[in-house]
Amino acid sequence: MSNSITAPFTTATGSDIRVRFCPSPTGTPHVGLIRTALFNWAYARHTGGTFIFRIEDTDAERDSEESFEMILDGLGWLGLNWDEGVNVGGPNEPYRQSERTHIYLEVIEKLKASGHIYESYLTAEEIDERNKANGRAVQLGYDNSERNLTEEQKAAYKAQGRSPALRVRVPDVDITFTDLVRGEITFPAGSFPDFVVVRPNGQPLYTLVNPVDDALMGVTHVLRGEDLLSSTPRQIALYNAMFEAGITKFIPQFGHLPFVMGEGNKKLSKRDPQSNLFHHRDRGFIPEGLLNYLALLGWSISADRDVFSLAEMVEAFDVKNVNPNPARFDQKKADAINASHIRLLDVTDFTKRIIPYLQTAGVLGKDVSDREMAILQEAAPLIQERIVVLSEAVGMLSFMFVDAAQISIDDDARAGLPEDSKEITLAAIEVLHQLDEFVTEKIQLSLNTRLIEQMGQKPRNAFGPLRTAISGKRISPPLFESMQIIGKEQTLARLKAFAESL
RNA sequence: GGCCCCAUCGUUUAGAGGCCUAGGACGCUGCCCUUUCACGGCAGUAGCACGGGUUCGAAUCCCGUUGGGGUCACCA
Repeated sequence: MSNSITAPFTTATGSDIRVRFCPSPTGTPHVGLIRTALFNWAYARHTGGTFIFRIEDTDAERDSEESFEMILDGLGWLGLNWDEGVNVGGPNEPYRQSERTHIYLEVIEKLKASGHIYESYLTAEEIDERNKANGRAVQLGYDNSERNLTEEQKAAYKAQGRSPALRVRVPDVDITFTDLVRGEITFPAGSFPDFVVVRPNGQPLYTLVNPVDDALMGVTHVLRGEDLLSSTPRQIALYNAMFEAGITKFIPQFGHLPFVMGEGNKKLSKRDPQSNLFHHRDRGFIPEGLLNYLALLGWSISADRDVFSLAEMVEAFDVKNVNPNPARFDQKKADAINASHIRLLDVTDFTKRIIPYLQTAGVLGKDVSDREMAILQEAAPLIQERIVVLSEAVGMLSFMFVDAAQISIDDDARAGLPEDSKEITLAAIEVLHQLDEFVTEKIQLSLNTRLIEQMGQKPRNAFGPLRTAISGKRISPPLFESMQIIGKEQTLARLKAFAESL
């Protein structure tokens, strides 16, 4: 065992590149986590490499099956597919760490045999006491004092009924690596002590299991959050140990992605609704929009464009172009990007996508009738250019699916109407009543003639009351089109009811 | 505190020594279009944290300062 880093970093390029996404299933998927998944996915697709999906569920306390299902749900919704891993299999099964214990045990034995990990009996309290007694700063942590325990000393501890944790023997050298997004980074020798990789009860920890799986699965490029930057030299030390023990052939390249920040200067916390992937889906973000916005957090496709498709991202994406600055999640900008993507949708596709939102809101039932479908097809194009998130379709369209008697007038729709609203409404009823062909152009023509030309009303005053009567909303799809869609009978019924309420 | 990372308009991002009198987008403001709200179009607003170097020339390279963040667990 040499006291230096002897393992080489991989030089894999192109289709030899293997990246992975390895979340721990704790809680709801976070947008920062999804951004990491996206960058890994895009890099694999760009290079023609392999995208591996592994689950790190070694913490029985915090992991849950429900959370695991949510991650699957999220990735499926977004269309981020993987080549190897959970549910699809591959040459390195299983892909859930909870099922890989036997593998870790083997690796641990090899590392023990090669002398790269050693038994450590001291408890946290004892370590603190040692430091105090030796005039060493407590913050420095473990002092590597058990590196050369004799068999007698070990036996003595065991006689006391103690079981050892296992620590990695860290080489006493500077550890340098070239971060794909930050450039060369060096951690001076002695920056951290020998660290625990296996608990006294034999349970391997993340510090072991994550690099071991990456090594065994042949991962060449580790793209992950900036919070793991400080643990990279530790992992390199472990890779080196595995290399010397003949377990792996290389150290992967590392790229640390910037944080996704929330308000203030804090990481977007799990408590913040904006961090929740499903919060955005529920509001009506479409995958295209959310992925596009997330990509913008730390990356850009070109100097003068920020709306692009996933395919265009794949074509252009390279980790080397990721910006190291932390990025703030800006809801307004995210909304704007999503709105752009909604407008890009094919109308039929758009129509299909708003249906679930209308169903969830109770505007439509589980089965959509032919009549309802016909209304949707006419109405969808009218709102596609005026909503930002899909859920807004509910407020825009609900009035089309109810009877005149069920229309309720919003307060803000009532406010600001002209004094002579009743007169205007009655005049509209009169002229619309005479209309045989109840279509947009005719409706507009007769209303214009009567209200604007003959009564001398301003368009704003003339149509405000009618909009309110028809939709009950201050904001609605275009008025004349809406009248055509709900039909003459409904239009007149609503206008009459409204006139009577004045 | 040790170690590490980061630093361009309010936000995000372009910028890898002269193309920068610093570009785009979101936001905000004004105007146009207009039956509301949007969409679209036009115009405007606003930035290289600070101080030293290096260089004929620095937003770009180096050093320092300041500020922010991360990490130092028998969590992941």
